Amino acid sequence: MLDIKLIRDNPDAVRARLATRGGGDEARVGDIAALDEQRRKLLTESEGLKAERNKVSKEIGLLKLKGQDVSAAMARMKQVGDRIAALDTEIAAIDGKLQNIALMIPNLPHPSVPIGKDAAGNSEVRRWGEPPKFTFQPRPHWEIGEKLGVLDFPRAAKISGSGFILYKGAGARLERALINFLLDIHTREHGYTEISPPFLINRNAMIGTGQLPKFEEDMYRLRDDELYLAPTAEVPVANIHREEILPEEQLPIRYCAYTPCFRREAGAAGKETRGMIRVHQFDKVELIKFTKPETGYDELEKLVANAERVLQLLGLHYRVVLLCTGDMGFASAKTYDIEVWAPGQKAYLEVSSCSNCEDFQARRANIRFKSADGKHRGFVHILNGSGTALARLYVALLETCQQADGSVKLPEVLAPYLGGVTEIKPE
RNA sequence: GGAGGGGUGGCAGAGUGGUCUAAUGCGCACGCCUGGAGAGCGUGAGUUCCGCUAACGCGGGAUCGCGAGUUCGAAUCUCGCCCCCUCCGCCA
Repeated sequence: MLDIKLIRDNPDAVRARLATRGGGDEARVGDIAALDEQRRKLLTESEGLKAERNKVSKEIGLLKLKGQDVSAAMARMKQVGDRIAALDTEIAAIDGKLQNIALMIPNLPHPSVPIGKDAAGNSEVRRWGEPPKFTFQPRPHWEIGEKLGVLDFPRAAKISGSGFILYKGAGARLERALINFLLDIHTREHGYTEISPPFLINRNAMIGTGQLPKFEEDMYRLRDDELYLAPTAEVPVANIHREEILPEEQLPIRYCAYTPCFRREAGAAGKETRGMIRVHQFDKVELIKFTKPETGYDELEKLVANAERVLQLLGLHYRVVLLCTGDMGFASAKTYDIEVWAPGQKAYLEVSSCSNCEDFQARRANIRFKSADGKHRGFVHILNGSGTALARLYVALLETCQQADGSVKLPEVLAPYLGGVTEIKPE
């Protein structure tokens, strides 16, 4: 959520920055400013009347003790009370409208973000490694996986429908190994605290990070309870400190969490529907940071480096892309994507999206910080980044490490997580 | 899921319709005292919104789990919800 005072004081600047996203949200800035002004006018009147009522009511109490007649004052205050009630009803209605609009407006892009209207406007920041060379035509992961008997898409569809994955045998073990590998790197080498959060999320938490109210149709929701399946660990983990004031000296707080991620992805059919590139459920290890405002962007660079480290250790070729204004997520002020090379697809796949949401989510979730002397305070900045998404990492691994005979030779770093096994061979 | 108990400031804990501007204690900050510390004494402290101000500030509203309601006036009374504790049921 944007700072209402920023809209109040610099509506044109806010409009201009929103316009670079291309979502048309700048049109609502005027509505917010107008409602805000109306609200404050009514508030001033209501609060003045409340001050009077408080004062007179106190006097009534004292006069009553002395046995004096106070019926006239009581009648007058009844009138005042009715007027206050009317004003407050009006104010509540405006608050409701204001919230409805404010919660739907995306974050302002950081000045360092390139302006563009879609992915074509993104800019590549760097590449690491080289695409692997093959003496044969590299196969796509679904062929590799099915031939090895480690992935079974038809049976996953039998259980759940299209867009779900069933891992089997060494394939299931590889998934589990990757989760442990990622968690170990980030907790042992990068200083993150491991979190295992709930996967079912209430509505307020979903609003806190920005999934709701705007993206309701992308979320899985339970029928009988107001609960949603976590679309990313960012939601439960960023909400850990909801409604809290954190001591400044605790910052930055770094968490990492494994969760499955559930996404309806309505209307995503077509490209990328084959295999496990775009699915309704995938595993992910997520990194979350709570920082002071002034360190947020340094921490973002470190976060990206932490996510990259995973791919470096696995020896996977990748590139880092800075998203343009039009391609960024709703809550983000600046986002880097990390895209890993998948030889079977002849494409880079997004396995990580690292964002600084600044105070956008902290405002919604009301997460603040305060120095010991109380002088330095404000909303924390919240960052999140995949470290990394598993399904696509799995794709890149199978396709990069495939051998001519159909087997897969896995990186040595995974051996301890696979009971010493480094090769998956046909059964 | 059922029954009962509870939710008050950083913490503990009093308060069941009117100086509650929330007692008291602990803890905290500052000052006095001291060679220094402690004790003692004093002062002050949450969060948030609105208005005025160049600013330091000043005035006001709200806030006793959350939301409605009754009343001139609600921490206190009524209703709904959430969470915690105890017991029962069910259960990996």
